[in-house]
Amino acid sequence: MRLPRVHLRLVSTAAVRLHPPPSAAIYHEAKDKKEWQLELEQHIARGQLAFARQVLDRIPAPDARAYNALIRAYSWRGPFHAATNVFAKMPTRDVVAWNAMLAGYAQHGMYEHAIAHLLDMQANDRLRPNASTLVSLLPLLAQREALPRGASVHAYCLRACLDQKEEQVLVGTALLDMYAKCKHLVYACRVFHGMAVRNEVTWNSLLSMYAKAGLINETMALFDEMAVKDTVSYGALLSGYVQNGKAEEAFIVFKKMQACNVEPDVATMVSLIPACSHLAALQHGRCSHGSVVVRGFASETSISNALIDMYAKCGRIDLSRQVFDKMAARDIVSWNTMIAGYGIHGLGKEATTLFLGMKNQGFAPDDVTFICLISACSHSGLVTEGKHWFNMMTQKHAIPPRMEHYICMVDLLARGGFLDEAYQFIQSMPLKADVRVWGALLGACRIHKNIDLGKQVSRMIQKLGPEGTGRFDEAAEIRVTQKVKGFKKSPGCSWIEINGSLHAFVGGDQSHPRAADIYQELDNILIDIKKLGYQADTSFVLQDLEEEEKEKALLYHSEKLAIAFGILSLGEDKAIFVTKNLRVCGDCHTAIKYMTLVRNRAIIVRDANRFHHFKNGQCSCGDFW
DNA sequence: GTAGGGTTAG
Repeated sequence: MRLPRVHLRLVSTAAVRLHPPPSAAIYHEAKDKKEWQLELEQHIARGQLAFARQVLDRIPAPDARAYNALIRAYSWRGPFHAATNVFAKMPTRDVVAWNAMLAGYAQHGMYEHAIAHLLDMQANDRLRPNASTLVSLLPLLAQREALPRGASVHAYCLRACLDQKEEQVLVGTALLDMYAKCKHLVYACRVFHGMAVRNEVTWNSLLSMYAKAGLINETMALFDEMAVKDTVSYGALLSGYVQNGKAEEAFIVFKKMQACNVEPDVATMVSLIPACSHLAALQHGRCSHGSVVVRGFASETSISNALIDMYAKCGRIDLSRQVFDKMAARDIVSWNTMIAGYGIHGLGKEATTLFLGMKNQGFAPDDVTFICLISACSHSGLVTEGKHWFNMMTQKHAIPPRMEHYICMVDLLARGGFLDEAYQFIQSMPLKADVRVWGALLGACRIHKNIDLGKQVSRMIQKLGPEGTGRFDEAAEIRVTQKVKGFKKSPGCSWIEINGSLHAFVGGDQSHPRAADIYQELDNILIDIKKLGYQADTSFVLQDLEEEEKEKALLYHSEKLAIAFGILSLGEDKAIFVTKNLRVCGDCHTAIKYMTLVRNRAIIVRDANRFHHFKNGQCSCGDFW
């Protein structure tokens, strides 16, 4: 339904001012002013904002254009407070000025300021938001997933009739993207269908939405339908694959993109590098590193952040640190990523040292920092330290704990053997513990073989039932594939990179060309490790099988297959590096310790949440199994 | 002036 058209009357003081008749004196003044203005714009173009500011002060009664240009420049290049100062100094502010300032708030993610600014604009200067205002505002609402506010902006758009072609496509796309980011697929689609004019940005935004929702088929169909496929289109598809754990497909998209002569940019590479992290494919990662250097992206903070994460997950924490040390400008993500890297390697002391260094350099830790730090303590068995940092977070840094922090704390306590304390901790939480919190406790019950508590926790999890499937449910007409955490397990898969190519295995896998050799080697290994006292822990086999069959079911677990292939393929001096998508099973953990002895190898397994360095019959992780 | 793809935890 269309609401009656409301005419917007923009009252600009400058426009109403009466101009005196032209005279020679005024002509000269105007000419000077024009020259000054030109000089100001040149300074801005050269990035000399301090000079531009001086020029502004010398212009007699500068017009809004001069102010606005400087506000934009300060918002973009900083210091941001200078933009606020210039804005405050303006004698009369037009809608462009308000918009420029709003764009600044949006760019710096200052949500509350932006909203207050918008209200001021309407209350103080009686200006009504126009298309540009909304186009700056909507991405901010999208980022905050502020759906109710977004919907009211949508209603305003309908009332204000922003339906000139140019406006409609801009505002429509921004609305569509806002709904997409708020995971409201139905409304996003409705906006898309209601748009008379669409452009490649509109398509890309919808493309991206499907990809993120894991609707790969729908994404592909849309991608094929698109007339213009640019860097962003490929980037959206690629990141969609990466975010849905389909790293290999992401590489296929990347190759296709290159074949079609679409040049990857910074965002494309930032999406691609985590695909290497995912696969723990060091050779691929090094190629990508080379590629970003060649393209001149190496100095980008986001690229370095992705590289730090990639090297850490590919087992080369030393190279992560190298990238980190060489960075010209680090942001909070750089520090968090590096701390997290130490965490998954069980280097809790190094993580703590880095955290202290971060504070020394004047960086304020955020909520994610503490998740990284506490989980680093957890992986290193530093229970007291972890508790200390949790207290510091709440007391000294006034960061309210989220569910994620509680998960880390339960993991820290329970994994450290303090099962009862962990249970009490859950009871005392101000939030209602979800499946993930109980899951952390259950995992620790298995490690510490506390069957009674384990049973109790299992019952809790059953009672909670599957997690709510979220707002995507509202997208009734769209099929959404969703994995419910903890209930539907994805199949265990392990892989190993040999000379730059990846070899993946699932349990009992016969598909590898050298399957016969691999199985033979595993049978031999079993004989050898049994001699050293290995006993299969068949409690990890859930199927109802005879003991001997259970032993075999364990023997052909994916991680063991990948390791056997590594033993066959790599020289004795080379460490075997295997990655598993889930957590390594307890029996495999024990068996691998023996394998390092009978085959005299160093074996590294990266599982779903940490690194296990096996050497001389031992594992670096503190878990008892 | 202007919308789209982006890195960190579990």
